[in-house]
Amino acid sequence: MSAEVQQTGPIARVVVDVALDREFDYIVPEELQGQVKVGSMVLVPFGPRKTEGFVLGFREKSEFARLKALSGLAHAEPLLLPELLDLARWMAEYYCSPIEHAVRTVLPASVRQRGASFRKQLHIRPGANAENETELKALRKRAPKQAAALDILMSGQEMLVSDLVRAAKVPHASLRSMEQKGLVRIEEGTRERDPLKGMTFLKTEALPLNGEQAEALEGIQATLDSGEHRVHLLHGVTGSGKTEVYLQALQHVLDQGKGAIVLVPEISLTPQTVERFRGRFGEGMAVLHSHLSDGERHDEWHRVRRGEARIVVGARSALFAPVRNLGMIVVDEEHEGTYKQEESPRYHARDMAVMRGHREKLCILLGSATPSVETLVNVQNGKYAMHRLLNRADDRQLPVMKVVDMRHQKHEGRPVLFSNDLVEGIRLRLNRAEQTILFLNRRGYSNHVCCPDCGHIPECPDCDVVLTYHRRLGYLRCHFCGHAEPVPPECPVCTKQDWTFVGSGTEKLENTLNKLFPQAKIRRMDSDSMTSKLAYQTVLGQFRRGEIDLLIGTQMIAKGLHFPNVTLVGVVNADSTLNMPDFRAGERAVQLFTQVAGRAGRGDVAGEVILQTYTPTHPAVQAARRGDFDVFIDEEIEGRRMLGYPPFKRMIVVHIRGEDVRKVEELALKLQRALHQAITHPGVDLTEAMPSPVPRIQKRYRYQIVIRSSQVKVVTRPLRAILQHLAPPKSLQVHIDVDALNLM
DNA sequence: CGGTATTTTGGG
DNA sequence: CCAAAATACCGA
Repeated sequence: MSAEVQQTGPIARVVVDVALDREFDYIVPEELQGQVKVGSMVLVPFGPRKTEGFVLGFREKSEFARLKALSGLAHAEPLLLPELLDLARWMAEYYCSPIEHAVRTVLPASVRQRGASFRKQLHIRPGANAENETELKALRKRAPKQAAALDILMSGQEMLVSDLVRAAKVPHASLRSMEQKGLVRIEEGTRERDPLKGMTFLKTEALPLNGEQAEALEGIQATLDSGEHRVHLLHGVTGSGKTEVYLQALQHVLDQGKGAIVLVPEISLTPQTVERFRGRFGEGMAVLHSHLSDGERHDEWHRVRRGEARIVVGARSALFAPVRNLGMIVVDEEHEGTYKQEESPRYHARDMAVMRGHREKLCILLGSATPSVETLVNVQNGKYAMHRLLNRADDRQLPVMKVVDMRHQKHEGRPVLFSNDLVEGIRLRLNRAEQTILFLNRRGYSNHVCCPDCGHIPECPDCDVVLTYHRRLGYLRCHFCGHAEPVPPECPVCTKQDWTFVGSGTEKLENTLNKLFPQAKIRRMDSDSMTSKLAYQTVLGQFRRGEIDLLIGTQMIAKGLHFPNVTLVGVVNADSTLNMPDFRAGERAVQLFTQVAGRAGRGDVAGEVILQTYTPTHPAVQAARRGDFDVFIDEEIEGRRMLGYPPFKRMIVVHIRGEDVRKVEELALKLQRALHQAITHPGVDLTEAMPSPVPRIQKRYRYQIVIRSSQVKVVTRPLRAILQHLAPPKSLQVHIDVDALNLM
């Protein structure tokens, strides 16, 4: 905190919600003296109106002459914890983001804006006639869409009208006509704010730990008892019982009278995960994630602030939960890329967890079956303590991985996507009534279409990418901006009326499988077919109940799902992951293949993984096949050390974007020259400004400058100064991505 | 954010 | 050239 700010005083420094990048001074009126504290939410006169603000500190006098007084206190207790305000300041500095964005990140809008939590939302639930047979029959005949909507509603009791419109693709007006018939009831909702409402939780007791688990827990408890900051990595194979160690460590924190935060990737914040924690901690636990309504988030946040919930489970932003007397932060699946925020401030929640832990003297517990290179380097350095869990707690056998060399496949009429092993593997599972999961890293039907005569490939008018063919829609679609157009009847260049369909996506895979196995029940899961959270949960439910034999999907299904009856997992095209133009491609591939392998098998039946590739000798493929993640990562670490890649050097990417190519290029070059001149520090490696891998998205041209440096500060300090000096116009945007994960 | 002042743009 | 539209500035 800056030096001139005091804990109390006659004049308050206030950050106003509508202009978070500046601070304003207000006189603290007599009647509020002593009640207004650092972090208090206050009401202030601002221009012609009144608005909310937060007190950042106090001072004796202000350089501003015509001060106004605070007009009120919105909450008796300060909402913005001082340690979180400090963390926000640190984050803004490190990630080069305006303090405005950092404050928004540590305080959700539903808490910042009074009233936001009371915004009215329309709720819909089954009405009096919802089970009236004659009405239902009539509805099925005349209005199948409405009947489908009712089915969805009946399976979940109550939901938001907007969610149902999205899930069932019915117009709002249809729901109103259903209301007329008494099939549904629609009302303005004020309740329905407990995100775990309607779920029952069986209280679970601590399970006995095996030797490895007990040893890990002892180490963690030693840190907790010491009250020192220490980072522990729990490196355990799938099914080795990491969660049980988390749970018992969390119990220890509670026994100390402290609270804790558990971060999980958004995708694994499924009811099953939440249930596991709720079962142990009951009402004393809060859930925070992006699918909560404003009201729910507001309620959960205040439950935490008041100390009613001492354990918080949530995605990325839950790191900033106002837990009192915090003792520990758990980051599950710490290697997950979803912990990096892609908007300003572009923070990494795992790294920020370690930073919060450092500042508040916390025990930090990172968990993963496939830890990131960054974390393992810290283990090698002796900065982090590592505990390995090599035995599976559930007694399952490790799956067998078979690498199929697609170069030597004779297809004998089989579709090119499938090796004989994969087809036979699926057939075997179908015969045995077991389930199969297939991964393909590409959506749509064909990657693109191509004119066989002139070679023309239709591209997106707004982005520099080819359009992907989606057969069900009969459209060409852009995967970057969503632009869609029908397939032109003839080639716009040479007028030939014949397209070649190149490459294969999940849609084609589904189609082909339906032909190969007409009797099998096959479902596809990707962002095209899963437009709502509900659809996602419906398919998962069907899969769990065994109503689906074969599940096809993109990365979406690689994470965290565990179904005991799945005995075969197929990676249809491993090369699409291996050949990403990114220095982390190898690391990501090994992580993905290892995680995928963990999906297969159960106690009595060993799982099988079939990995199809054109580059069977690739080290990542070999590592996954032999199951020696460690050797691969050790080599990867050495490679990065030699070549000066993260984490040995930090990577900072400056993105320059705008609609006018020439101006974008001009600014990029100016920035590059200025940076080159300003950075005198040795060991900083600056690339030339160049067009990004995808040079144009949504009409905006993109340039980037990639900087590698042993220290972030020696780059971001001059960079800030340069940007302030150059003051680029609004038509050009400059984004700074510190510790970038995504180089696009 | 929401009001007002200032600059940019593009059509004739 | 002008007026509408986009952008910049201000608030204590």
